[in-house]
Amino acid sequence: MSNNRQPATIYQVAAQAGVSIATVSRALNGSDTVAESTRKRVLIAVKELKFRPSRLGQSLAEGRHAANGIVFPDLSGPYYAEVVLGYEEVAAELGSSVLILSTHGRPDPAGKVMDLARRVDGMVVISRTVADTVIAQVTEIGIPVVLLARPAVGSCDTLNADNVDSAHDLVGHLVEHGYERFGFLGDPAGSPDVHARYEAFRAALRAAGRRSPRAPLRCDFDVESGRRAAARALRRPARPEVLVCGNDETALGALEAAKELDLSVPEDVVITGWDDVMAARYAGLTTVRQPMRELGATAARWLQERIAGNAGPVRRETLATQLIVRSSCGVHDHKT
Amino acid sequence: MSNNRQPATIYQVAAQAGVSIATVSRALNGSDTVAESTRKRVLIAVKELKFRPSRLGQSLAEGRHAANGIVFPDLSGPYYAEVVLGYEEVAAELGSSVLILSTHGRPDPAGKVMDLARRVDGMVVISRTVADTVIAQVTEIGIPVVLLARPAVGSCDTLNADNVDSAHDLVGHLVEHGYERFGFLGDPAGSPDVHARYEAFRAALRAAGRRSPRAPLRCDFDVESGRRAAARALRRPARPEVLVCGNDETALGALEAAKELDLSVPEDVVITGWDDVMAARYAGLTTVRQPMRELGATAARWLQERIAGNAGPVRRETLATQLIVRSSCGVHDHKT
DNA sequence: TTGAAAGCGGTACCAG
DNA sequence: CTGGTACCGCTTTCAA
Repeated sequence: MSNNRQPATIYQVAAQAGVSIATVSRALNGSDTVAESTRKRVLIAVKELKFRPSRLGQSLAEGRHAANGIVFPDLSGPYYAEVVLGYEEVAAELGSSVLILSTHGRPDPAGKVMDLARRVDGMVVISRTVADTVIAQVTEIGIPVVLLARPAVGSCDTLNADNVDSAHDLVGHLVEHGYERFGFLGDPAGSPDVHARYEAFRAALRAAGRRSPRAPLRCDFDVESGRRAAARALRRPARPEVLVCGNDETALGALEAAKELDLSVPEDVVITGWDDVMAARYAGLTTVRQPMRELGATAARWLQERIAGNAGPVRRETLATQLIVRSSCGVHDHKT
Repeated sequence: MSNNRQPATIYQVAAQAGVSIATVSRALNGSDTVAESTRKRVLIAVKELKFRPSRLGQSLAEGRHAANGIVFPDLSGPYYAEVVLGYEEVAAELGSSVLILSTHGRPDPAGKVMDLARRVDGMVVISRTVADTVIAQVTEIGIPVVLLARPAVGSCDTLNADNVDSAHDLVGHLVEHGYERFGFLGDPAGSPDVHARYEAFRAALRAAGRRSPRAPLRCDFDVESGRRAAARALRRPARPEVLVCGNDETALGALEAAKELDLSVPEDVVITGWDDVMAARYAGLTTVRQPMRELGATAARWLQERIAGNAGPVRRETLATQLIVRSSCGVHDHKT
């Protein structure tokens, strides 16, 4: 008949067990200085009252949230979802709850991030979701921040996936195919990754003795934006032979644009992506695979260590990526 | 020079402004009973000390977390990611932080959920992530729960995507193609949705006067499991003409299996999926589109209303789904 | 218009 | 081994 609306408090447990709240706390937190008989009585009271310590009281007293956060632009693409998954998995293992915050298209991202900062012991910030000054503010109040897929700032640990080597591999492969006229689809100003990819792409082209591409065909990250931008480019008389896209979703859009214009891929136009999201495989898209889960997982581990007080040197690492050759970049001997 | 390690407290602000903490609290929370001059002084002190109220103190005093949670099996598939996205978007709009919890393959999901319950004002539970008894426990301590993609339990609001009508449409379409021998790929015991789909599929077949399918080809939800299970089935002499799959990922696996066995789709074998994840489009997979974002968004709204104290009647709704015909189910006149 | 003080629900130190 | 009690940082009466 215990139709308790309000959860029981430690005081009620103490009363029920005939001990002080201090003893209840000890009994529950595995202190070894509690008589076995007492502990037993407490445990019984706990069971009867269905007592569960209030997280708020606990956190307030302990001075920690036992939670951390992750900030990303958007969960709609498969990319961030994978990163968040890798993050959550490790965070959970380490005993932290995880709060998520998406900033894309939301008002006042800075305020939202500062708000998040009051709820967590640390956070991961992905890409260019908030201004550097905000990150500085967060770290200043003692909340460790790990940066992901964006340039380092301050003394935050920073983790990136390689864009340079993979751009080199990609361009090298395309050059072997003999292509000459390259275009880049995506907005370098839109994300640090795309920026890095574009620069590395240009450098690789130069290194291969190819003509510089014209200015990037700027577009948003989604399929539809990619489709529109690609359609414009492919309609031009001197269309590029190759469209290197800043991410897979724009590349998928480009594939659609090609189809609409009755251009076959890779015969009439070559298209490549970046990230290797699930759909890329089924679209036969040549792309660069990122270790998305591992990015999230590593960030979670680093963050935990900082929260735990690790004062070691700042970490800056770049995880390796892998060129995935499929059919969209040309015909190959071996099977897809 | 304010190199404050520890964040300022309301006491320091009060001291600095020469008022009591009560006044600081009022000034900050827009009480109209604070003299303008006083408020100004307080605000200055706040700025100087970079004061931000502690979420814990605030929540403890207010008796609410201003946060809610969402429990899902796994974020790896695109499906849940979309649902979570829709959820987070609305929750953020409504001023709640969101905590995520993935249970798949984790030890003690019940404990994790109870733990989550202590950090939120309410939660959404998707699919069969935890036992019904756990859900009962959560609601019993006064935490509203909204159920998603699973059967109702207790008096929780419950939201589902339609499986019956879409199964009917799907089977109807396949029957029009003239197919006779149907198989089902997926484990009805693995998720409420797959269960419902299988049952609806059978019922629709019966209604269409087709032979009952043999027992479902059970497999997990990922591509690889689908591939293996499908390969087994397709190698049998009397292989099914049609493989209706419980979700898109297993269907994608089935497509691979067919390819490996040199069976062409849809000529040699027809394959359909469920969910319409992004990859389905590029794989040419006939499937059923679910309003994933809207599922999440609606759940978030319902939850918020319950948290706010809405005591209206229990809600049970089913959102409509849509048959998406692509190439994997047969040749059609119109374009894909 | 403001301040004092009583919670909110725990943890942990200090005595006993 | 146990109890008393001082926090943790805020909101909200109740009085003045």
